Amino acid sequence: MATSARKKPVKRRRNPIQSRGQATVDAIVEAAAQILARKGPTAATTNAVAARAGVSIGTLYQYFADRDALLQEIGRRHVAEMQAVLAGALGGIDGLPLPEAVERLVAAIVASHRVAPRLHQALHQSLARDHLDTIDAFEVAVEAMVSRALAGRDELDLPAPELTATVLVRGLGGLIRTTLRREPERLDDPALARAMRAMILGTLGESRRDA
Amino acid sequence: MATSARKKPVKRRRNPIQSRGQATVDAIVEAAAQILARKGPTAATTNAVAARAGVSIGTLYQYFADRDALLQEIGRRHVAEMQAVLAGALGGIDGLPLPEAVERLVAAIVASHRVAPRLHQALHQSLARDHLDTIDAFEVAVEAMVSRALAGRDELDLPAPELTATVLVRGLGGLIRTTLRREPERLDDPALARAMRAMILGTLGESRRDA
DNA sequence: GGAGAAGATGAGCCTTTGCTCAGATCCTCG
DNA sequence: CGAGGATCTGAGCAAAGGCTCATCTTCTCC
Repeated sequence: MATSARKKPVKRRRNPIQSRGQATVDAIVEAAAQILARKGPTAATTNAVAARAGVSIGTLYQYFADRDALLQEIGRRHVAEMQAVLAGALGGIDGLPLPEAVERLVAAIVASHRVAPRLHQALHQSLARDHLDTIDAFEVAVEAMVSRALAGRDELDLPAPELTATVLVRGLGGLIRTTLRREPERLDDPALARAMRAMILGTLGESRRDA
Repeated sequence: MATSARKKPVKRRRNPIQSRGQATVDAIVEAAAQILARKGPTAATTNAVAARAGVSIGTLYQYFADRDALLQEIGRRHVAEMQAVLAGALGGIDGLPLPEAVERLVAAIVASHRVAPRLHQALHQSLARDHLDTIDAFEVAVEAMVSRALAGRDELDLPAPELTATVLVRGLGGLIRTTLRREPERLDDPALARAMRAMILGTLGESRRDA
């Protein structure tokens, strides 16, 4: 109960006007992301971030109302990056025959998770329950996208494309996240990619109306 | 790099001898688990835990070397509980025909995650990277178990049962964890269970040697 | 009964960390 | 040039939280 997402309207104290300010903000976010990725959430203290960014702690608080706002900004940027990679790799997939489309999808989803694996993990850890909104929104969008793509293929004849999309997206996401944490190198294993394709194709086949 | 798991040998300061001590330890662990589940990792301070357990902070440190040791103990107990539920629900599954076996598996895996969903989430968040060993060990065990079960069914004719098991277990786990966080009530949805069965059966079919 | 171990207490030390503020410095533009 | 806004500085405040230790109470067992 009470998962009421009280909106925290970005809480930026001052928006950079001069290019100098923009550069500073970028440096801060970059530094924070690095620390987060390399040493985990607890190491990403505001003082440490400021130090690594090469600015004073005061400067950091000139642009971010509090530590949380900084973390949220990192989340936002990371999601945007993943989204870009996904969108790029998925362009024109609708026209492709199913097997190729699936192959592309797998490649795309893997690629999107490879953008910044450690950071990805760290964000899932450090973003408090109330602040996973950004990530959640992204996942919802991906599910919707896949759902639409599935519904568009009459050949599949799915009785509930949304449900199938949900299962596939969350399942694949979880699989990749777990693998990333435990055996990161394995993400490059062609056998794993093959298995993922089998999972998708099999799920689609078994979910057909007549199955 | 340096994911070297430095072993922290349980670091219990004193093992309870008298039953009074055992009760105290239980109360502490119980209190900590509750706070963790209800208010998240940050709320589970040692002082708060001691207060809720109805013991003094000194008593807590009589049994646990540090906060981390306490968290690890909670993880250990939680995993044991999940394992018990899983094992119980999966007994004699080998003899069953495939569809029923899959149905049982889905039910079992869902049930095991329903043991203490909030705590489950909190543990995944709060256990530092170096201390996920307990959870990881459990997941590895489950994968091995499923792998064995799959290999035992000649009908399936899987070229790589371990790989299929890995994909299935991690995929299902991720799916359930995500759903648990975003739409917990949906775990009871029969449609979701059906979709999960479709995913499993489909993946198995598509992974067959001749597929 | 009583010695000694087990168990319990809680004030408070000490470190960490988020964050403020009073001012210095840099830029832009008329 | 110089006024005024933008930017930056960093010592240090205040709160939070992990943890210690000197001391007291309860239990066990001969």
